Parts: sequence; C-alpha cells; structure tokens
Amino acid sequence: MTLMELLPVRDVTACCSPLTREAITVENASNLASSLKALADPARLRIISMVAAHENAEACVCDLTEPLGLGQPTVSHHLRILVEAGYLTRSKRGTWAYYKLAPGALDGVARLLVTV
Amino acid sequence: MTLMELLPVRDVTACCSPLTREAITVENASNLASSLKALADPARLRIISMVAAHENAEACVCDLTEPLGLGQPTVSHHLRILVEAGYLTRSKRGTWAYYKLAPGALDGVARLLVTV
DNA sequence: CATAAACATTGACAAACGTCGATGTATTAA
DNA sequence: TTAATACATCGACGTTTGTCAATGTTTATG
Repeated sequence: MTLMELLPVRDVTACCSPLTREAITVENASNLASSLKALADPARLRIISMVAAHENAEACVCDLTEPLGLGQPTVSHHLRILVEAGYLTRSKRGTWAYYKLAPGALDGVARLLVTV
Repeated sequence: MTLMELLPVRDVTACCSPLTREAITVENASNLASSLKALADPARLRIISMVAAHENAEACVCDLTEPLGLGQPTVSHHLRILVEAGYLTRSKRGTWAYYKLAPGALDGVARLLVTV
C-alpha cells in the first residue's frame, strides 16, 4: 500500500499556506493529496463521524463493524489508513483497540482548503 | 468513470452539518467522499492552485500542460473532474477554454471537515 | 496449559483510477 | 475552402483501491 509511506497529516498542515494563497509545490501537493485520499472514502468518513459521536469520543473495532455493514478485516484496514494518515489515534487496552480523533488533524486539512 | 455521476460540491456543502458534529448519513458520506476524491490528486491540487495564482484567477489548458508536465488529454481529464465536482467553472472564448475557481466550493468542503 | 475473544495481517480479485496516443470537433486565419 | 490551433473524447494500459475469506497474534479466562 502506497498510502502509508507518507507523512502524517500533522506534517502537511504545519508546512504550507492554503492551496489558493500561493502556488503549491509538487511535494506539498503530493502530501496533501495523500491526506485527502485517506479521507475520500465513504466508509472512512463514516468511521470518523461514528468515532466522534461515540461515547467518550472513542470506539473499538467491534463498535463499528455492524453499523458499517463491513467485515472486521475491512474495518481494521480502514482504521489503519486513518491512523497512518494522522486522523485517528489507537490505544490498546486488554483485547480491545480503542480509536479516537487525533486533535487538530481534520482542522489542519480544512485550513489548507479554505480560500478566505 | 464513476466520479462524474455525482452531485456537484455545492449540494454537498449545503446539506449537512460538519462531519464530527453528528453522525453522517450513508448518502452524505458517499457525496462528501466523492467531493474529496475529486480533490485528492496531486495534479488536480496543483491545477486549482495554479488557476488561483494565475492572472485574473483564470487559466486555459495551454497554460497548465507544460508546468504540470502532463499531456493535454490528461489535463483536460483532470479539469473535467474538477468542473463536474463543482470546484472549477469553464467558459469558452474563441478556441480557448478558461477555467476559474467556483466561488465557495473549497470553503464549503473545508467547513464540513472542521471540528470546532 | 487450552480455549475463546478481539484484532491484525495476508493473499486474492474485481473495480476504479491516472496516463497516454490517436482521433474527433469547433473556431480562427489565410 | 483549406489549414492550423485549442481543446475534448475515445480506447487501451498498468497501477491502485476496497473488499473478503483465511490465518496469525495477543490477551484474558477456565
């Protein structure tokens, strides 16, 4: 998988000015595209939304599979992409793996898109 | 191409509250994913940035091919995706096709991602 | 130890994507 | 009308992506 060779979102958001403020470099375009690609999937958007809406703003894999209507390996796959892109954090407690929003990650990307 | 069967960005941004405010619906997740997918490509991000930076904030295909290092059909392909996703508008004058930013489109998507 | 539960990883496959060369379509100029 | 220019569309290709079934790994429990 190519998606995971890339910098986490935080690096992207720290590096550059908004997309329409000045010409983006080739490298920054590539990094931002990777960050957006991690987000550009219905299942992953729903995962982020569900994690945010869940109690304590965290959720384990078992909380997500049934409402998503996807198999456990598929959900784990999406979670991995979101963690490696920097949108989620993972913490293991016992047999469970709990995922929550990485503070500022979504806002960082949003800030790069804004034109005003 | 599946990307083009989708609603333009404006519809997406008008419809719903931010991703992390409340659980997103399946349909809205699908629409937002399509809007993000149109953005999640290095060449297309560079096109948006270059159009914004260009004189009069508009550019024709011939302005883009050489700096992008891509063939003309490929650039036209990317422009089509961006127009159909609602990020760019197209106006033909003579033999040239001029593209400019669709006002509010990027901000609409950014607003959906913001958590604060 | 053996078993079960929660999750990750692997391998496979169909669908979608980015790119190009070739060709089609308007519009301008001679 | 013919030729040239700017752009769009088509068909083909290799690559990436989303999904699953099968299997591996870790942790808790009996």
